[in-house]
Amino acid sequence: MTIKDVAEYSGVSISTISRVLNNHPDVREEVRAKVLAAIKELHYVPNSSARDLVKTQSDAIGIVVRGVENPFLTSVISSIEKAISNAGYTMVIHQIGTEDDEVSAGAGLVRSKRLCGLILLGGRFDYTPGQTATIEVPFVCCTYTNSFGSLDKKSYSSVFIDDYAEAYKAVKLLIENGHRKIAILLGATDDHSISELRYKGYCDALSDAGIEFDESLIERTQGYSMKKAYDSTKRLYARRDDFTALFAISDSMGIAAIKALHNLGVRVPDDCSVIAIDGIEVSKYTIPALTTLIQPRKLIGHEAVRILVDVIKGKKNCQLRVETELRIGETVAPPK
Amino acid sequence: MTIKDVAEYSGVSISTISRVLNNHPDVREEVRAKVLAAIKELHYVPNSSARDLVKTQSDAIGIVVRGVENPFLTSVISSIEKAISNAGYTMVIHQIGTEDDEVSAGAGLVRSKRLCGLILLGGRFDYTPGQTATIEVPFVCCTYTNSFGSLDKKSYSSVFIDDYAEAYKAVKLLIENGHRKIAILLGATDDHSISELRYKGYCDALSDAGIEFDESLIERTQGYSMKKAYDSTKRLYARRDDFTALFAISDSMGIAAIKALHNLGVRVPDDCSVIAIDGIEVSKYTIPALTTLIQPRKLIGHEAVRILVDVIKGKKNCQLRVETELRIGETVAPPK
DNA sequence: TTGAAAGCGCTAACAT
DNA sequence: ATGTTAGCGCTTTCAA
Repeated sequence: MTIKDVAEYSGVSISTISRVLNNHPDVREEVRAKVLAAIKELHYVPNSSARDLVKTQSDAIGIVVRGVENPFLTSVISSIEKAISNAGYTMVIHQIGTEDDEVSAGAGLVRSKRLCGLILLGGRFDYTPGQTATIEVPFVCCTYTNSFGSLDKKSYSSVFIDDYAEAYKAVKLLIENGHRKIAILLGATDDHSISELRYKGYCDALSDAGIEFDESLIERTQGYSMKKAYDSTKRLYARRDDFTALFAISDSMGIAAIKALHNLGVRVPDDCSVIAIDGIEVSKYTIPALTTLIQPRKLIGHEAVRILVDVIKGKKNCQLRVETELRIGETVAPPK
Repeated sequence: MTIKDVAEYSGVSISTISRVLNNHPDVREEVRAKVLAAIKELHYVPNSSARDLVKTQSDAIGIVVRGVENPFLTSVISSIEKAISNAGYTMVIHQIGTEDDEVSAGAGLVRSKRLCGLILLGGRFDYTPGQTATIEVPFVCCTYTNSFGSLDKKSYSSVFIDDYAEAYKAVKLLIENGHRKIAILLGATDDHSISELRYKGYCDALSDAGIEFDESLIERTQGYSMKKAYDSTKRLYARRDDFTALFAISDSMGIAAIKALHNLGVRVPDDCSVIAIDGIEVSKYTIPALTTLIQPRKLIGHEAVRILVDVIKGKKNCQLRVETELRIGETVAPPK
């Protein structure tokens, strides 16, 4: 079933079919209707490989994501997909492993699939122009930006929250509740990524409040899984059982931490407050409900696509910072 | 950067390049090495549109999923993606809306992208041969099977749990704990889908235990979101505050139900036991941890891909039933 | 073992 | 307004 079959069936040339398919204006209404009917009757669907081949670019936008299991990223993917469909593009998802490099994976995907744009969902914050030059099409960093890198602002787009400031805000909230011994549960403090930025926010919030830095309250997990967060919290508690509040850099980690504290006999929030950042749906339903800074996931996804499509169409790149919103749950209270 | 550039660069014809690219044996080792080096130096990546065009079929497997936000399906997607990559194929995800039809969406995707296979992730259980005939390539129903339809077993594959039997098992566990007034939280009882099957398992488990059916213990939600499940549980409780156990047809719904009960002052499991089916990660970390039947998500994803690839390569379709595993949490106890 | 050449299905000049 | 035709980049006969 090709364009040729449709042409023969409706008694016109393939160019006319192609024109109808691409909504060209110069087709007689009568003919257009006839062709449309033929397409429908024959259940004809254009071969996008052929289309992409001749147009030397497809209508596909690629998403590169490190694991689709992160519940926060998952909901962003969902809104990205909707936005991509609405904009008339199609989406190609490529999942990479923990050690893979998203830039080279993305660049390969672009070339192989002739993508017209790329969204890097989560990723490193320290790209250099040399690395991203291989991408060849507009790309947007989604949920992060090039904080530690040397990219020219004109060469990429991003949609992100200010990780430093939001972490600062979260920790400040704990301080305002009267906490001084505040622990932090994070991935690493030198990964040039989300974890490091939120760590800095934590440090500065403490320092601005005149609270002395205490290395033993810093708990670094290997990775961001709930399992690791759970184990780490127990390790932290074994070392220090006197902290009255905990800042977890993600909701998932916060939920696991609460469970660990609970199993250790520490009541949340009576004995220990917990705050996190992300605002995934399930943390509204945990007992106690997690107090967290909600990232506007829908907005982030939609804006990433809107910006990307704009850039594809010739507009300029831009960096868009969005704000979180505090969701007051049941895990923050003044210390006893 | 095309095959022609590589040919000129390495001083051979494009046919030779193509042979190297496709691992044809009849290329002199020396030449092969030279070509491989050229490919590397030029960072050449074949244009898959052109490949797909000439081969009239791509190496892409499509996934059609209704919403990627369901945490259970998400983890299945993750394992599917890994398996597809490992098998040397690429994955195209297509997300559809609540009202869209996965079969026609899949059929369109197959034609448009010239897919070599299709995975329907979640979906209706009542396809007819006429509907699925439009799909044209091997497909596998993942996490469900054609329980209510009229498909010839030779015409499709599936990987699924026995929803009826697993629900029966869950409810039986509650009965064995001494419960008689057991409520159920589900989507619908006549949707010819997972909800209806699990409902039947619930009914039969009760009936086999000599417990009379009680319509007022059946709570139907509109959709499967946590919000709906939460509200529904409150509605159920307003109607009947004397049930001692609740069977939720999914973990997400179970977690939301526990929260609703908690907010109503009902202690889980002291006043009311809760059991669910799915076994998503977070339900291990809720307080109390959810008792649930774990679906083998990794296995389901891998097997779906394995079977699909087998069928693509000429083997026969098959229906594979997998078993759940009970994860004893903290939400089931005998009634007081 | 290698090269030349014919398409795969489509779009976009160009021609009518 | 419609048809003709030259490729897009690749694979695959067919020849050499």
